[in-house]
Amino acid sequence: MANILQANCMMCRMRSDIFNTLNESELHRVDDCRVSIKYHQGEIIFKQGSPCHDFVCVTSGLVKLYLEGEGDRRIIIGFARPVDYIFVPGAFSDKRHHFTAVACEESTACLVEVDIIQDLLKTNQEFASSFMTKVSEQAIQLFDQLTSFTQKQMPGRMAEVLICLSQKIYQSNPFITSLSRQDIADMSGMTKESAIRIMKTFKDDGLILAEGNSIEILDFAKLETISRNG
Amino acid sequence: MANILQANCMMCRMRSDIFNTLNESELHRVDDCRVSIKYHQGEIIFKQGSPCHDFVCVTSGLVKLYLEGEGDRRIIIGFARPVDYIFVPGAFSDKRHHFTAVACEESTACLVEVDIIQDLLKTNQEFASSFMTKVSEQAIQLFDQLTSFTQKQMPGRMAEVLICLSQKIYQSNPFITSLSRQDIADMSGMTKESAIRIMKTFKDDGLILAEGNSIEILDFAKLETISRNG
DNA sequence: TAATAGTGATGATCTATGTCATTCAAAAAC
DNA sequence: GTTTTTGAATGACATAGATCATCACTATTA
Repeated sequence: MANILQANCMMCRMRSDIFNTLNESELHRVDDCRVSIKYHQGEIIFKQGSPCHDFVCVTSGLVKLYLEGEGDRRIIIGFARPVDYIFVPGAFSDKRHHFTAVACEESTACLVEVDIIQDLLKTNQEFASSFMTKVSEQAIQLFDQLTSFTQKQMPGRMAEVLICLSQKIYQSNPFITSLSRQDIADMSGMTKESAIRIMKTFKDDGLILAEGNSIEILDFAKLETISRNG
Repeated sequence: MANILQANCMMCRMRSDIFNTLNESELHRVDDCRVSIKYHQGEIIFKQGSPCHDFVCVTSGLVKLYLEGEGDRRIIIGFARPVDYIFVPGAFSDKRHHFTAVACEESTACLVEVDIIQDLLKTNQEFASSFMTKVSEQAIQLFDQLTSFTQKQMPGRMAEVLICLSQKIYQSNPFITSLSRQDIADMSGMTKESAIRIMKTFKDDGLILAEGNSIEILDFAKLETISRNG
């Protein structure tokens, strides 16, 4: 909601679309309790299990959202980029975070008290409606991830992840990523070693080009076939 | 919302809690377009991919909800029992069903046009709020399932499923189930053969007693340990 | 400059789990 | 009463993918 140029929600061009449904006075209420915070790479924005006080909207950088399992195992369930707000289901049930959010690179976010947002959801039905849409889309994405993780095998999952990175997250090809191989593994539900191995076979087959942080997809069509066939 | 005794929403004692937030006239609106339908075992209530016209509330029986993957593979993501309504995320995005609902046994359900429900969500904020809570809880459950499927191995997943069946779905021990071994496998993310094998080891170890449709948990504590340790 | 740590890469195992084939029992159909 | 069908059970086998160990390369710190 805030960026370097605009220090308030009303004029902010970085703000999430859902705020367009708010009127001037509602925006003022949000702005009054808004805090903009800068995070360094690797810093935790909020942690799974902790109480959720704030509604988070990412205004710059890239934030990864992951589930923490037993023994350091992680599953990345999504990312938040400018200008995404992070839907926290715990805000409506047990007031706890159910996943962890970490800055993948230098990032800024605006924090707003959840109470304010929940009040707005009650008084502004258009706002509530766009919120419901967002929540629903996230649920649908989770369905896809569950299906993919349990029914596809590694090459299919990796192909899916690479396409997602290029098309949705970075929207460029080639793309420079701040994600480690471990992160890519966490996105595709496998160990780091397996991720590296699969990427190597893709490289050997001329499907991609991967050199450190730079990844380029050479054969989109074939990758999509692999992704579809599991 | 309707049962044998009460043929309208206003007097219905079977109706879902969320309808308690509606006033008389709102309930009348729901009742006016309500249709109560009886399903036989195995019948599809709605199918993944099809357009979603109706909001479904289960009034008797048991309904399984599953994702359909490639090649007949299924993942059961939950059940609806009296009196649960089924949250359909597609209703708020692409107007398509993203999972399939099938009656596990003789079941009845009330169908209400989604438009009516969406109108109510806009005009009655208390109704919307209880709806949001429900949606959030479902998302959290999906997180747990994703973690379990990718990080636990078969005995852990099976233990989890058996405890869930006894405590949440049937709320009795022993319990008689209308679910097949395939269904139990679909709940725990494994093949039917593996499910049968794991259940056999549980039987041999004296943790459960399984005889056809009847399942009894003998050692809850140990099952929970297995479930936790993956 | 050396030392330490973090990440990427790769090979050698090991095992959890899927696949396939078969048997058996019970129920349903004829 | 026999035949057919359906679901449960079990064994043999194959393999995807985890685990473990090692090594190379940077980047940071002493």
